[in-house]
Amino acid sequence: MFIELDLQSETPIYAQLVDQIVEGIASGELKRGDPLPSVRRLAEELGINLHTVNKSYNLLKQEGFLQVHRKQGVIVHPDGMPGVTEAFEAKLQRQLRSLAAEAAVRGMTEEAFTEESRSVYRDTITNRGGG
Amino acid sequence: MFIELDLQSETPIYAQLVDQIVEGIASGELKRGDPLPSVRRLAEELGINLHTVNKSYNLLKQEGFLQVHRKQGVIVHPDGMPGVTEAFEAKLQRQLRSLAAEAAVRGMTEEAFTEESRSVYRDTITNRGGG
DNA sequence: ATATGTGTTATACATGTAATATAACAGATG
DNA sequence: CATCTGTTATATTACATGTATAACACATAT
Repeated sequence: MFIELDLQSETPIYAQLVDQIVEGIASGELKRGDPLPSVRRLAEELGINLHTVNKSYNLLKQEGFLQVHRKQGVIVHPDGMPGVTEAFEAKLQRQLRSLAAEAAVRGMTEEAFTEESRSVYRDTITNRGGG
Repeated sequence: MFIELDLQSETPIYAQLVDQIVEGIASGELKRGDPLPSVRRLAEELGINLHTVNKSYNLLKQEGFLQVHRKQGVIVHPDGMPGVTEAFEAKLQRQLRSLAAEAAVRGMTEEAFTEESRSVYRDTITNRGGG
């Protein structure tokens, strides 16, 4: 897998895992219906506990990004991703507001902030490594 | 004060406080040298504990946003705000990446994401209420 | 001097989250 | 039957959050 954890980070492991799986879908590295490792295998691979992986998988399942097949195990949701919900819009605005405020206070211009957002978006959907 | 806390939120109170003070500076509601309420007064005003306010003030002091005068109490730093440090750049990119990935997966276009960033930035530096 | 108001520090306590460790269960697969 | 799925339950450790109480050093005003 492409996942790299920072065990020193203040960001919880399960949250890092959620982020990187979503980023994997965004970059095209993970496509509809693609299988993910079992909770036990991924946990061992990453050197973390089964329950931590399970927590991440469950969050992603609740959000509609993943699906659990009794047969195929955990897979990327084959019927497409959920759209821009109100909950996501609210979260997006809340976090952007916090970042924009600090950026503005530190002297970052509107253009710089906007272009950084654009740049990061582009990097995100760009395929990484070899798919 | 202009501060409104959401005690039900999963965002820690001290973090909400930090955010809103930074937003107050960004919007121009708080200017260089402006005094802030004492930890005890603000705590009582908001119905929270002294130490929670103190934690927020300390974080803002360490970042260089606030200054503590033995005489004037806590004030907005009079010598200007800190610039775009490497640490802030890293934090900005890390959080933007997470948001951009989820936005992209949910079908939000680069333009939509970029314009939302620009819009939030503008709202942030726009004066609120009556300064 | 006394009282009051600063920020600061120390200690203690309660609560919730994060992460780990074992263990067991139901269903599917070989 | 053994093995591999996700899932659930329980227990434990560690840390973050928030509150509570108290005290300290310094400054101000009466």
